[in-house]
Amino acid sequence: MRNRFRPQAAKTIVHGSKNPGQRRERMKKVNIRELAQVLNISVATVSKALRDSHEISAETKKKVVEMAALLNYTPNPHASSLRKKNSKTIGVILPKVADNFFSLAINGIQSIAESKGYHLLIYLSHDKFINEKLIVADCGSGRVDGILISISGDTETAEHLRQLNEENIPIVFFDRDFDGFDTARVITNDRECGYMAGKHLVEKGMQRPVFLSISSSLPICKERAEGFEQAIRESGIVASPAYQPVLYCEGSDEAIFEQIKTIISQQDGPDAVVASVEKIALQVYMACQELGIHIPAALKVIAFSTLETAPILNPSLTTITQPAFEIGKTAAEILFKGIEKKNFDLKGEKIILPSRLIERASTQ
Amino acid sequence: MRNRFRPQAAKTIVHGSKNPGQRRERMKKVNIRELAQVLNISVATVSKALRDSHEISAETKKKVVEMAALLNYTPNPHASSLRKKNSKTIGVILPKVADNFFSLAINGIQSIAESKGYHLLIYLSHDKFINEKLIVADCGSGRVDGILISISGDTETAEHLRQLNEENIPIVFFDRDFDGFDTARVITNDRECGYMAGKHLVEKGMQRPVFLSISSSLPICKERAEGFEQAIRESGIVASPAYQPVLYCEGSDEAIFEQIKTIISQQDGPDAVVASVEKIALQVYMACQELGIHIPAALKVIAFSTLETAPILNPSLTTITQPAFEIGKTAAEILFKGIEKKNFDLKGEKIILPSRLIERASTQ
DNA sequence: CTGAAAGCGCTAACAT
DNA sequence: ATGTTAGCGCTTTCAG
Repeated sequence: MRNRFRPQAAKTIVHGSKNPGQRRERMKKVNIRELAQVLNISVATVSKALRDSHEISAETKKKVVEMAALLNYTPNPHASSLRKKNSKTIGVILPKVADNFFSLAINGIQSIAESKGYHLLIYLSHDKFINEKLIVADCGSGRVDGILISISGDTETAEHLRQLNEENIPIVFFDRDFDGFDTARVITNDRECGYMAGKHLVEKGMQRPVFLSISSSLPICKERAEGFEQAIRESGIVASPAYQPVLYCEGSDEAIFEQIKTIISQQDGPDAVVASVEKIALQVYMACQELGIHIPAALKVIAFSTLETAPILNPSLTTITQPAFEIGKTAAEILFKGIEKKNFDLKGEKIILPSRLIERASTQ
Repeated sequence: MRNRFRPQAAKTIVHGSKNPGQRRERMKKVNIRELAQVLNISVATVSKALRDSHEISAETKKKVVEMAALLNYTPNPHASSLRKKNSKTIGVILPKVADNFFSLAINGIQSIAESKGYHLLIYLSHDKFINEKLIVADCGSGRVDGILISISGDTETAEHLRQLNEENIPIVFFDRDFDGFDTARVITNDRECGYMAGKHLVEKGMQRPVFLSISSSLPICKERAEGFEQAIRESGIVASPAYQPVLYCEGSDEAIFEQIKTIISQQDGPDAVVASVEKIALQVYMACQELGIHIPAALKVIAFSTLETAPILNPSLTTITQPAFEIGKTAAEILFKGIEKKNFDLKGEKIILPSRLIERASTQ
């Protein structure tokens, strides 16, 4: 293992150095008592002065703040959290971070959190309920003041969330919500967009357009698929008996890739596909490249995606683009309402930020 | 504002509901004392039992664990952190999250953190030193047990990091390091790759290849640029007086885009460019598309990038691809050595994980 | 306006 | 093997 690396600087040898025993003992960080001692005032006064309490004289405040800066004092967040019963932290639970949508959403969330002086604890469920459950449990007991979650693909119960609700920790869904749990959700108009995608392909004269879904339980996929199916039904396409408007690709990335190749290369296969998520779109492109299937001549492609590179793909990709940043931002804003206003009720809040279809060469 | 939204479910009204005063008071989470009380044993025993201490009988342990599960007890992390003086949390400071490199790096970091039972606090500096400084200060006083940082583009001092070092919080650089601060760093072979890029273009017969840098101070850019220049020098290209092998694009995204357009469209402009970072590559493609410059016929392009879509771009993009996941993973592994082994010295640790040049159509 | 003191929930040293 | 107790560093009544 080690020989993969090429250390370029010799490792400094410190064992047996001059000052044994003082290395690595976490250096005594100055605490509020010491700060008070130096100033010859009480800790209570210091504490209040630092929090800019009105019951402290301007003069004292100044002295305290200056000395704090001088001694590089910063309050211990754990002590403070323990006492105040809040953490100034929110938990963000995502299926993955490698999807551009989630990167953008994190930016939106971060922009709000930063302005509120909150910290962001990020968790990845890797799209597995089993992980999500552990993570949610970890967020309990005051570790976070609120949770923003995009549910995993195979979550089928909300018991874990209910648990947290017991503790009165506000939860907001963003993008991927869960029907069986009533709390605020910030999502996009998935059904409508599925319909738009279907309509767009029908208008292009497609006869066997197929929606490639990754989950039959995930609301975003279900909604998109249903909207799509409705468009197909309304179109009056005379279906051959073998034609299925919605197909499922499940399993590992490799498995999905194989399924896609099978689907698009078969006799009487689709003449157009809708990728339900970004990953599927890339795999369709890769598959077409590998199999020599021409987009859009032999296969038209639309993808639900926020891919920045959509306009410069070969060919450029028609997308239904979610307002990812805004979704993250809005979800965070609502969460903070729930955190700050003790009597703000998140139940029933449902905000829908619309996505847009951007036509490019892949459906020309 | 509100009318952009379409609430689909009526908002449940709870004001003045049956049980006033108990709503939204954070419900009394059961704590260790209550758990002990219920079991008729001491808190010390409960604490030890839950931590699987050897000085507790198997029988007692079982009882405790079962009751804890039943009452849904989870220890308060702040109390525990305060007492134990650790947080089981590491801070990750990134310039941004929208670059694919950092998404992948986070995955690598997360994979290690998860296996160690650590939490991940993520901070975005937006590539500004002023933010970075605040963030680093925030990480002090025990909020995190260690820091993974990819330095911002305009950081020119390490005072803020030194401050943390006083507290003996281990710090590991990944990808973007800072020369003036001695700690572990996990980077890639930037100079060598710059050289490879230059060599590759020279071999293709290019006469005026240009390296597009985004910073003259950021080590990764400097190294890449220097390697590139060396390749050009060695190539024996007879430079016209106007030819500059390294050009800088700085400012906002829009400003950079304009600069790029100017550079590639000018008389005797470059016949090839190397994009120092992912963002520049996309902008070069966009610019070429807009200006009708053909890649690779009129302009060859190489990019330092981990873009997944590189193979399906138009044309497919020759990249120098960093092992982003491994860099994150390795950095986290080293950090944990620093956290766990009190006498492990991070100074002088320097691990270089090589990138690879992958030739595609943009330099054909 | 300032200070003394209680205690948030937990862990660990020190009994028993 | 189990229990008692003293804090970790801070905030917050409550008194002065």
